[in-house]
Amino acid sequence: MLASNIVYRWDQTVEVRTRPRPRESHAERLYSAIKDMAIAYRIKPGERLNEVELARQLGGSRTPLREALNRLAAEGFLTFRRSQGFFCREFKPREIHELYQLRRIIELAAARLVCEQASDSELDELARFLDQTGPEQRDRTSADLVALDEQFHRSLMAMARNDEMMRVLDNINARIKFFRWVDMDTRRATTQGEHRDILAAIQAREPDLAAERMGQHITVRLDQITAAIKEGYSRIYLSGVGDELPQAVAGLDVEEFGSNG
Amino acid sequence: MLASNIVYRWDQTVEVRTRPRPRESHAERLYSAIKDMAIAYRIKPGERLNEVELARQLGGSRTPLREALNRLAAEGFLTFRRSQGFFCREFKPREIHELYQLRRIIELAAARLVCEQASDSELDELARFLDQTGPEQRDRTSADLVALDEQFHRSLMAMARNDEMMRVLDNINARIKFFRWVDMDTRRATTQGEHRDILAAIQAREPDLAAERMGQHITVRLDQITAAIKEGYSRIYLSGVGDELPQAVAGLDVEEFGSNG
DNA sequence: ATATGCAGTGCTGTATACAGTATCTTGGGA
DNA sequence: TCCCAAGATACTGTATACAGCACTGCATAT
Repeated sequence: MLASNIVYRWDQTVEVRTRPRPRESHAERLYSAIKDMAIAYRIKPGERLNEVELARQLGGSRTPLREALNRLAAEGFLTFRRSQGFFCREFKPREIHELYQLRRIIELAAARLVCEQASDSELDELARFLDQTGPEQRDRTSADLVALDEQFHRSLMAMARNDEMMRVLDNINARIKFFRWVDMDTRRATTQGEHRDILAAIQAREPDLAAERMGQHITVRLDQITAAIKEGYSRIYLSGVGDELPQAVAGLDVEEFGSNG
Repeated sequence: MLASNIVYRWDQTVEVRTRPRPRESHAERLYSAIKDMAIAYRIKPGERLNEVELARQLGGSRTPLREALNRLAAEGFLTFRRSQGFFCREFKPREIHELYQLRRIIELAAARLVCEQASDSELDELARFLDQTGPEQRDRTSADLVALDEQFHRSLMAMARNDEMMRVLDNINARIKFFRWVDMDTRRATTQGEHRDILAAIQAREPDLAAERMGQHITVRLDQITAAIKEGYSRIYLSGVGDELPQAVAGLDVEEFGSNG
């Protein structure tokens, strides 16, 4: 990656710099830090973020911090209420279900696009990736497995040649990462094989079959999501005290909607 | 709308206020104002935004302005380069194509969901909307037609009962609004009829047919997009001087990719 | 004529002060 | 004991100052 040698000037021309690109700004550093905290649930769902406190913890002042918080709110990681501040997003089963549903729709369409567009050599490379990372190894953590899983899906999406789809997918994945991690515990034995089957269908250039397999692979039923959320929360609130659980899970406000996801 | 009487307190309980809710903050007002400017192309593509100047024009200081700009950058309306500032997004044919492709994927899936989920009465209501707003009236502007078009598609998406999908769709629509407006000039005669056909397929609960018609309705070929962008830029740069056109259009950097949109 | 160095200018990035608003606490009354 | 109100407190929203970086333009050298 030689990108650090190249800078785009205001007039869009390109020139080569002799000095390394300056380090990231405070706002960018804070953005990444808070995003990581949110993904890893080191900020508890529903928790209000105290700007002064957070700025002191992470180093910096409120101005760049608020810029980072605004970006994260726009991306759906935080919510914002006027004159009350930023809150960590609370996950309701309904919302997780919607995210999975959207992910399924996009990846399913991507599988079809890849069937039409990808070159054989690209697909072979992805097959080699699966060979190298498989088969199932017992010493892998769930976090490792989710990382591998994500890498497979991102590689596939890259072949669909649509940056906007990739962008949406990345956003979704970051927001459901923890629940995928929880879910992975129960599916670690089958994931790798499903990936191979999907890729095989694509290599055979059978869009319908590829889409069907991708759909099956991603489909998560509402009860599974609810279980993952309950398990997730119990890990987040390590104390395990039940009455600390947010209303969304304690009350299990499951509305009627099918497992069409 | 009695929402102004209700406030959500930090602890999630609800109480009734006697005073009206305070007006929107500067940051929110600036956010809407700049978004409108970007959608209406009152900020030219590729143009750099001078924060001091913009703050003076719109009223306010740089702090809330930058918060608004950060949100808009996160949503894809602006781009950001470190220590250079915010720039109005430049539209390349490729990007517009990707946005249309993503929109098509999501709306196509939504049509299927609506077939399964929507009630007859909901669908009847949408049919009445089409009756009231149709048939074609010559005195409508393209802007009116796009607004009606958008209302139909949003109503349909609402019946899919997925807020995340709605959110992505709104973002896409805002970003391609101008090009839809340009495009509408050439399709005004057929849009209304296509909407009726789509709704009819849904009312008949035929997901495949509905999806196919929706796909046909949204599909835009690359050459159409390119034409719309050229036309759009020529309207944006009213002077009509060719060499003011950004590289993306002047050079027509059309890469090879099919009209699978 | 072209390239290079250097001061000048303008803008972004950040910290901080202060004003405005929501929540919390305390004390009095029923 | 419970309820209500008013002051106290804490936090957000905004303006502004200033430091630092990036580009501009001129002067000088090759």
